[in-house]
Amino acid sequence: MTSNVLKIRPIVESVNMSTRIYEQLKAAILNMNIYDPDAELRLDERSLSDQFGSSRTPLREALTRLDQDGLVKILPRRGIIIVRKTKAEILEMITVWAALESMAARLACEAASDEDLAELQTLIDAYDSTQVDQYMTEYSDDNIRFHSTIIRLSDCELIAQMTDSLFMHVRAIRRRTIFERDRAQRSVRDHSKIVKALLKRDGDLASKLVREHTMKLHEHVSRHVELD
Amino acid sequence: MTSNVLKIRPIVESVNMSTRIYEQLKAAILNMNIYDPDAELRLDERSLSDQFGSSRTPLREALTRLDQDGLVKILPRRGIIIVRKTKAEILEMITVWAALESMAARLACEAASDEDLAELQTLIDAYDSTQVDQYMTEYSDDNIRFHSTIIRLSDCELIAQMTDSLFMHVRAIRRRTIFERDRAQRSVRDHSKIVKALLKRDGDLASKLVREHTMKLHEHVSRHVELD
DNA sequence: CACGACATTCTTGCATACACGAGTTTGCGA
DNA sequence: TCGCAAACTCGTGTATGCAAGAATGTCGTG
Repeated sequence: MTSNVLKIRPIVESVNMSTRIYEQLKAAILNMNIYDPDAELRLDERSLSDQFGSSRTPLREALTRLDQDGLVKILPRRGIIIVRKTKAEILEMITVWAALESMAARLACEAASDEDLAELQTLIDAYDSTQVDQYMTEYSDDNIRFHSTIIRLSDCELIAQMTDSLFMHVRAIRRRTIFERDRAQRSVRDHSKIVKALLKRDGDLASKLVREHTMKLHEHVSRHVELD
Repeated sequence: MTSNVLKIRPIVESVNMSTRIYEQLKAAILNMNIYDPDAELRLDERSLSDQFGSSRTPLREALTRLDQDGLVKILPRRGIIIVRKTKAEILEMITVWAALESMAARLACEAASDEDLAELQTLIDAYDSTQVDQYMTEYSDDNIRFHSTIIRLSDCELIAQMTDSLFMHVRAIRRRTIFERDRAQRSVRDHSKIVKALLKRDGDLASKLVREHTMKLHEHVSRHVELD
């Protein structure tokens, strides 16, 4: 993934108190198991602002942003609660994901260089489909990296942003499901086929394979995951 | 589009001052021609809150939300500006749109009833591809309705939400481009083929046609629209 | 004993005041 | 006259106070 252009990432000083609170709260919510039946989903402005050592104003700004992210819901005059996604919502997110990553694969066929695609290959070379079970933790990471690499290679910033925000909501589920036996094995085989299609520059095939691959997750969640 | 379930829409009184300001501001920004070189893109908190007859607090909340929508950009300690989308960003939006509506068409093949699809047919029956130019204003509306109907028939709320927010950003461009002669004629022909594929329940074909149809807009904007 | 109305309390929504940083202007020195 | 620095101004960021609405608890009545 060498590049001949100088990619400078803007320095996001994040000096803003409200921005820092936003990031902290977001991380905190994402790290918490919100599907635990005993989880406390109610947020109290006053006590939170005390904990952050700030006033309520920047905290409320952070909450407004979290509300738009869909992580919390502000009920006027009633309070703020962390939202649990329903199974139907998760399924819709996976569907949208499939649509986006499938398009990303198509674009990557045009935009990615052979070296880029070779990088993709290295992410699956380490795993043999018959032995992947022994390296689940590593594979789980490389699996995520595989998909985010495809999206990066599509060179479409918007797809990257949108899938990021979807990933945020789905990742709790994803973590759970990947650990089930032959899903990992089939995943490796799927990935291998996808890379081949990309190398052949067959956009139709690559996009089809990616979509079907993601929709397997949809199918799996639909059948085996209980949330509500 | 009759339904046998009682669909109750939650009452969103929107009594909140900040919500009302948000909606007003959003509408105002969308109705303004932000690509006019002389357009004033800077927003002043104080004068805006005066105009709304409120204090700065709810106004700032509205601005935070608009910032997350991507309609304005809050530069810390520097001010708030209405964002102009670059051509590259518009193109990415159209690409994402293509991905989403293409998936919607695929889903609609499964989810939509024959009556639903007949409704879709009525939206294009009124237009003959050779005479559509004479009814451009009506067609422009029905064109939009055609696409939003496909998305509705997919029965995927998230796709609907996401395309709505994309549409918000793209509509200024879309309005411009649809009025060019044979784009409308070809549009009618494309739509007709799409409905046929949907009726045949051919998801692969329908999604392909929808994607290609939308990517024609991409191609068109890419070639003929100048923004920056 | 149960149900309903009223009061109290708690939490959010909005307003206002103050603090701080960036931009601008003015004054001084070279 | 030009350049740099300091002070000032303007506008955003944060804190805090007050008001209003919702939830809860209590008291009275049937």
